[in-house]
Amino acid sequence: MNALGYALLGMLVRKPCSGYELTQLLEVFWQAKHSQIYPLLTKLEQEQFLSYEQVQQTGKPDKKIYSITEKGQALLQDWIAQAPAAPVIRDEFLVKVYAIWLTDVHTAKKLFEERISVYEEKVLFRETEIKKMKQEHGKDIEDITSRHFGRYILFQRKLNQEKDEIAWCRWVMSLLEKGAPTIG
Amino acid sequence: MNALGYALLGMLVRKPCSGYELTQLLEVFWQAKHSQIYPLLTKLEQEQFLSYEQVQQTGKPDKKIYSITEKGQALLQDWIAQAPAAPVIRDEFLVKVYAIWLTDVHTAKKLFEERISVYEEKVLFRETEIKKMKQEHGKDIEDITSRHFGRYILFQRKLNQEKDEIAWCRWVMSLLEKGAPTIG
DNA sequence: CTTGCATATGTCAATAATTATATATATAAT
DNA sequence: ATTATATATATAATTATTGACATATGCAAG
Repeated sequence: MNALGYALLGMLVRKPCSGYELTQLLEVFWQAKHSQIYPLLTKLEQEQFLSYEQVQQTGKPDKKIYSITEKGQALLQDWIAQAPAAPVIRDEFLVKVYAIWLTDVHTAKKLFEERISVYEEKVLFRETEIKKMKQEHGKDIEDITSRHFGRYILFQRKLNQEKDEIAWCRWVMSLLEKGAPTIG
Repeated sequence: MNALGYALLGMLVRKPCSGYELTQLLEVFWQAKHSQIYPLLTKLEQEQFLSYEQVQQTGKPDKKIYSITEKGQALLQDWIAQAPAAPVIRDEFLVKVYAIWLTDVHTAKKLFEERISVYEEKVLFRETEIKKMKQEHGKDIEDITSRHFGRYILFQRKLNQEKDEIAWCRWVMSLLEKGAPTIG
């Protein structure tokens, strides 16, 4: 089993979901396209880590709601206790930053301004999500036995990181301005 | 061309390197195994974005020192000015955290303690590297026209992130302790 | 009316990335 | 002697991931 498989199990142990919903919820801590998720759900169901129920809908296409099985939960629990593999981060922006000295100050500034703007939107989005969680579940989310705990602390982490990214970008911008002061 | 290709160009525009050296230097902002790097270097050389020189060594195996060509540098410069793709982050630890509520407080604490310990080592390593850069290049590294600038600001970013990861882990640990106080 | 968007699931080809295997030199440790 | 580690490059097999294609429902906007 690969990490994506465990990610799916981890989402489904919290609550039953459709593949479509999983694809969206996954965004916080793993990235995968539906073309990877749907076949994996089928495989996981065949291996009896998951089961599903066909749900008819009106106004929308039908969907499959997947649930974790006891076998699936046992597998997940064993995996959690094992030491995790090293994280993989692949960010094109950082590759560009590495060679930023090749470009002019204008291009550099534009790159960082755009980054700030993207992350400012992320911060707003994340803050709304956290607010919603607090409203829905109250202090429950800060309790380790709550099924919202993991999601909550990951959202807080994301929010921190996104704020820090903005702060770092601003720091770099100040260095850029020092080097080539803009003509007022 | 893929992002890894540009990452290699970005390293080589700073200074000529062997494939072996590139594999190690890449760690800050991209992850790739040598089995991916060597064939890509060959391909980049065939397309005349790179050139190489065979260097004999005593006490060590011979090596190929790659340099970027003008064609390669032009390609890289064009690419930098374009909007970067969204980052991809895949961290098994986060997958485990998401489902942490399934485990007992002991397992949870162990997971976070281990994370803290790993990141504390990273912070020490990163601080040493930054110190070295400052000693070697002085104030030069804070100037955007310096070839060390990109590398320097990325190291600072990494250091910030690693410190924040530790802070976040400690925050989670405090929540874990609140939920289930240890018997003194 | 028709274009676009959100919901919903699926497959297939192509590319990217990892794991395993292979080879070779030299030093340090056991 | 032998084992481990660091330097150095390379390829083959496998797995992971993306991008493109495909289909279908229903709503809202123009």
